[in-house]
Amino acid sequence: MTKTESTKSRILDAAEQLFAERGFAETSLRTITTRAKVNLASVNYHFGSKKSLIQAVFDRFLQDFTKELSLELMTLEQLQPVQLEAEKLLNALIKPLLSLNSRRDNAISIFMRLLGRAYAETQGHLRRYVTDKYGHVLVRFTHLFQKGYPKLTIDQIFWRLHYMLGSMIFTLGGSDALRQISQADFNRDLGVEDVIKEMVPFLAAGMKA
Amino acid sequence: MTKTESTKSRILDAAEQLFAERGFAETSLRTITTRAKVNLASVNYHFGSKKSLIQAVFDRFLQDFTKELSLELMTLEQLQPVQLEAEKLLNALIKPLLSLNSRRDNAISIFMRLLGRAYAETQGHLRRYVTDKYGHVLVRFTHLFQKGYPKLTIDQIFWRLHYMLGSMIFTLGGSDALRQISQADFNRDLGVEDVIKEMVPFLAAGMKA
DNA sequence: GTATGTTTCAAACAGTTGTTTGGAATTGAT
DNA sequence: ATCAATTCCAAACAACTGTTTGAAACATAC
Repeated sequence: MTKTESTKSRILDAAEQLFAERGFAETSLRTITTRAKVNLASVNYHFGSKKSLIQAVFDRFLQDFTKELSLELMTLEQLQPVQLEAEKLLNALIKPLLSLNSRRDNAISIFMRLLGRAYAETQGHLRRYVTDKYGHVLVRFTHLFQKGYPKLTIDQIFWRLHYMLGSMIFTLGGSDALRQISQADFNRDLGVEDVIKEMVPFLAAGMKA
Repeated sequence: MTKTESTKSRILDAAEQLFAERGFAETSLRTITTRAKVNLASVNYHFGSKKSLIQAVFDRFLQDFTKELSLELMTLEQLQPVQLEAEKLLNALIKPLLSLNSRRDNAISIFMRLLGRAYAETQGHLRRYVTDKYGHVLVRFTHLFQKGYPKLTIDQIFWRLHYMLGSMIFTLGGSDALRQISQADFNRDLGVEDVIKEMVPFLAAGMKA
């Protein structure tokens, strides 16, 4: 049992890293199993198929994330509308994100990049899987925004939430590469946490616009 | 010569559409040549390799886009700092984008999705190709922002520009799917042009924050 | 220790991929 | 009409893909 767990999680570790780096189609099972130091057939034995492995990678991330996010939302849902400032709402999203990074190195960047790739899969099966299984927290988030900013129409909120998601996925997912450029150009290095901090006023201002 | 051009451009048409839909690795040359109704070998004959075909698809888009954008930037570069409001700068980016759509259906969405995919290619060769060949317009854009908003530090501008890019690529690239959701949820349909118009106040507020 | 169920492993499977090849068809110039 | 160059095309290539198989190794319970 303990040997099995180590095989499964070694596969998941290697897979999530490689998927984030290269994408799903560009990562072969042989590359994954080689890096994980397990036999090729063990992916199909433990996960059934490559597609299921991809979903398992997402599940491990999203379970951690949505659990923490859900807690944050619960406390917010007991506040008065006036207390629901955009900054506070953004922090409810950012706190669970930051705590991902404390578990594994680079987890934020990997997670965001995976989300971006899931979103780009226009064939749709993965995006549908994610939204079906974890979309309800996004709905709760939308409701909170509606409550805090009743002057905004519901589709204004819908779109602004997606503008926000785009900023986060794009910059945090690519933050490694962007930070390299930034460092080369301005000789200044920001950690992911700093990039997030820089992002809050930008997003909050846009939300309130 | 005219037959050749029609083959080359038929390949480009089919390729850019399929690449945007499914991604580069997920699109085979056989799928492309079948849709383009040309022989399989003609891709390698006319473009050399699949990799070069991808670059050719980007070149066709980016030449059109950067030419128009460059014109917009030239007129802006002759203005006084006080006149360089964020909204005006954003329009310099949006106008060339909208004019893409007048040439081919769905061009904005396709273009943005391609940019997103190029950006996600972390192996890097495509992103480097794009930034090397067309990055100078982005630099000019940065300079304009610096001029209009001298109180912002240079890396604040750098990052905010990327927040903005993320919003645009994410929402416009996925606008088809998102608009479907939006329509299903609120029974209201926005065109791409409307989504862009909605985006301007959001982004402008963030830039000025 | 034997029997039972679980996990690993090397090997092979059928299918798809990008690319190459050599000859046929087409084109344009003289 | 003749020649040369360009373009097209069917066929084949080797390399790689995800998955399956059947036996070996291992663990667990009696």
